[in-house]
Parts: sequence; structure tokens; C-alpha cells
Amino acid sequence: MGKTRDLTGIIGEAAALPLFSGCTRDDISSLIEGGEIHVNRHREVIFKFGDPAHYFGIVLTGAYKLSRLSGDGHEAVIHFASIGDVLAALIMAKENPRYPVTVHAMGPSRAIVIPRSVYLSEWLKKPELIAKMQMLLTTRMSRLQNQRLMQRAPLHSKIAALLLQLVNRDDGGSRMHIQLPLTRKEIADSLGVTVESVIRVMSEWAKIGWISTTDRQISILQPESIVRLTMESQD
Amino acid sequence: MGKTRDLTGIIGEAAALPLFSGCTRDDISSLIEGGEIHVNRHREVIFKFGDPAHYFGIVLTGAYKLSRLSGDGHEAVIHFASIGDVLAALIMAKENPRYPVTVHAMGPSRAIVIPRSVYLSEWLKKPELIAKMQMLLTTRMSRLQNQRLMQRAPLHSKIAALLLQLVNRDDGGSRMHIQLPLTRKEIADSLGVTVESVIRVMSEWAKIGWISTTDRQISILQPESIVRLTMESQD
DNA sequence: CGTAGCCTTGAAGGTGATCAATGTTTGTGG
DNA sequence: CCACAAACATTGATCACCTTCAAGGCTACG
Repeated sequence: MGKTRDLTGIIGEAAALPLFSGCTRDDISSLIEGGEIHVNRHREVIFKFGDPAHYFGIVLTGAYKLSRLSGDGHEAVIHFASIGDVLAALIMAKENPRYPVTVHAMGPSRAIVIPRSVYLSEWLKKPELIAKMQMLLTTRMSRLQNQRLMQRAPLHSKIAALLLQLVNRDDGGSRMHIQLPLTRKEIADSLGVTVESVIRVMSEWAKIGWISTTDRQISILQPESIVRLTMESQD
Repeated sequence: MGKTRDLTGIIGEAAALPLFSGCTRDDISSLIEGGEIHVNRHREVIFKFGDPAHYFGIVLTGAYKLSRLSGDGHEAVIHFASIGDVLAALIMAKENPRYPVTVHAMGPSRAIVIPRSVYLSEWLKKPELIAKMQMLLTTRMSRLQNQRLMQRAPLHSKIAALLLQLVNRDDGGSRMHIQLPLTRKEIADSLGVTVESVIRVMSEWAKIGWISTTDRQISILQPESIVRLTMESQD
């Protein structure tokens, strides 16, 4: 894992994030004071569950997986964080926080980690910034709630909904692509089911040409078909 | 549903909430400006999913159930809000928000609803208040995440975990009691399973004296046994 | 006193879990 | 660059758990 404290080149990059829209370069400079750039390779850990949490993070490039290990050794994925997303956002409010999740890089990724103290001293002073942070939390919460809605749906609906949630439109919508390197195992852990079950469903989809996978890059070739699956048991 | 705009008697009540600890009566007075007290009977709706959201709420007495209806007519319970908890906390950050859940009273309950505009103009100015709001959101998010961990656990573990989450210690801990009037259906909708399954598990527990129910009031008579169930497949 | 909401029980069936074995791709170090 | 290990994908057989469907009872409340 590479680290650097030289933040001069970063300010421009940070300014491009929606989170910092409306902030001057000086604003940003003070907001990321004492920060550090982490350069991670695939599967590297940036925060570890249970460790004392002195830093939070913002994804600059790539993506990170937020997960926890359940008692019987299964990994439960909480969230996939991509560019602009906040890592360990939950540690802000607590007194002596510990990381509530383990954060792995998904493919080569970069993040800036910022001392919690800077959040308390600088970030909290700016209402618009707080609102944006709340917005990020809100989005994540809505996602968790939506998945709650799908709990009773059949497996193929859950997988369909997850894929659509992670998708970025390529062109007019006739073909979609998921930016993260996503394994079947990660999909399974995200839905709380087994790899085998996920594979059985997705292999079927690949066979009939609805999706295709090459090196963990998933493309949705027939979005309408996938969308229809989520409809069946959903509003 | 009874409503009143006379807030004079409420300030003292509000001051007792952890949310407003450290606020003067004048502070509180401006924070609940334009608010309204809602007095609800069992099962009454205070916010409805999809309606334009101009107000958020704070539970004063009783409890409220936050839920959504899934496409196939099943109710999915998102959260049980009890005294001091915030209702529709998620609407703050958005532009033209609509209520993301339907909120039902569970038993006779009272809440104060406050215009969103007051939040934007008054609440956001106070960093400690923001921190407390984020804390409430954080707690809720952690809860959703913990339930995520239980996804693969057997049903009895899930029910055990849910009951323990909702419990308030009565005495030294040898006997616990859940303050809300909680039906088996609501437990089922909260876990994403069927009523029948919940009943089969809980009837068994009642038979061997681990719990007892009288008029939707659930008592846990043997907490250790219940706790053990959650351990089996959890950290 | 009847309806609505809640609880209960049973039988049958299906979905996804488990277990086991094998193939494939990716990454690493000599 | 090859060899080997590790991570990932796949397939099949069996089975447990939970769902579904159906029917009936209990209690509160207008």
C-alpha cells in the first residue's frame, strides 16, 4: 500500500467531486488538512473492523468494498463505495469510535483519508457540507431500505435489483456496464446467499444472452429483461 | 388524529430528550418553531409513503412503525421508532423530498412534527445538534447493518436478535420486556419472513418458558437462552 | 354481537443451502 | 517464462428450512 502526505496535486481532483462543489481551493485545503493519500491494490485493506477509528476516507479512484465477518465465517457486504463516496462515515458521531466495517479495495484504487478531528473542527462548521454528507448517508440508507423490500423476493429478483443498482449507463440505455470488478462471491455476500445459487442464476442469464462477464466485468446486454425480473415482485 | 399548535407545554418535554440536551428553552423554542403536536391512536398513519414531505417528526411518547409496501402487497418494516427517535430523518438532504416510508402509530402515541424549512434554517446552524442527528442516523444504520449480518442465520437466531434489539432492561437483567405493542406479523415483516414461521418459533419459546406474551406485550423470561441462540451463528 | 385483527396448527411443496468434486483464470516467484 | 498457488467459476445430488395454502379459534372494540 502506497501512502503520501503531499496533497498539493489532490486539491484539483477533490474539487471535481460533488461533495466539494461550491468549495474554493482554500476551503478544500483546510478540509483535507492532515490527510493522506492511500494507493491500494486489489484486495488490500484500508480500514479494519474493530480498529480504533481516527480517520475517515473519500474514494478518489476505483472502488472499495465495506464488509463484516459474521460469526460463522461468512462475509457480509454492507456497501460498495465508488468514486466520491465516503468511507467510515459512521464514525463521526461517536465518542471513541472503532471501524464498524472492514474496507477492501476492489481493483487498484485510491482514497484520501482525513483525520476525524478535522471533520469535527472544520467540516462541521459548513452547513452545506454537512447537508451533502447527510445526503450521501441518506442515499446509502435508502439503498439498505430498498434491499429490505426485496427480502422476500426470489433470488433472481434480488440479483437483478443489485446489478441494476450498481450499473452505470453506457449509452442510450440499451447496454449497461458495471464499473467494479465484481465476483459472484461478492454478489452472494451482498445478498446473504451462497455463491452456488448466484452462479446458477447468472450462468442461466449468460446462456440466454442477457448478461456477459469477462474478468469480473459484468455487462448487462438486455436491461429490459433484467428490469422485468425486479418488477415481478416489486413496486 | 388530534393536532395542536400550542407548543408552550412541550418545551419542557422536549428538553428532556437526549437530542436537545444542552439546549436552552429559547433554543428549543426556535428549533420547534411552526411545529405541531400529533396525538395518534393505534395504527393511525402520520406520514404516508410518496407524499410530498414538508415535515419531519420527533417521537414524544409511544412508538411508531416505519414501513413500506412491496409490489406483491407485503409490508416491509424498516424501523421501530420509540421515544426521542426522529421520523422521516432522511428527507432533509433532498431537494423536493417525498416520504420514503409510511409511518404508523404503534399504540397511542404522540409526536411533534416540524417544518423541514425550520431544520434547514435553524437546526443546521448548530453543530452539536447536527452531530446528535447524525448519531441517530448512525445508530439506525448500524442496526440495518447488523441485520445484514444475520441474513444467513436460521430464523430463530434472527428473531432472537430482533427481540434483544428492542428490549429495555427491567431489573438486573434477569427479566426483560419490550415496550412496544408488537405483533408476530410485525416481527415477520421486519425480518422478511412469514407470520406462520415466526409463530412456530415463538410458540415453542413460550411453551418452554423462555418468553411470554400478553396482549402484544412481549417479555423475555430467560434472556440467556435467547442470547445463546443469537451466538450460534453470530460473532 | 358481529367484524376485524391477531394467533394458531397442519400438510404439502419448493427454493436455496450444503457438500463434494472439478475446471478455469490470475498472480507470484524462481 | 514457466510452474505453482490462490482465487474464482461451475456442476450435480441431496436435503432442510421456510413458504404456501387452508382452516379455525381467540380477543378487542364499535
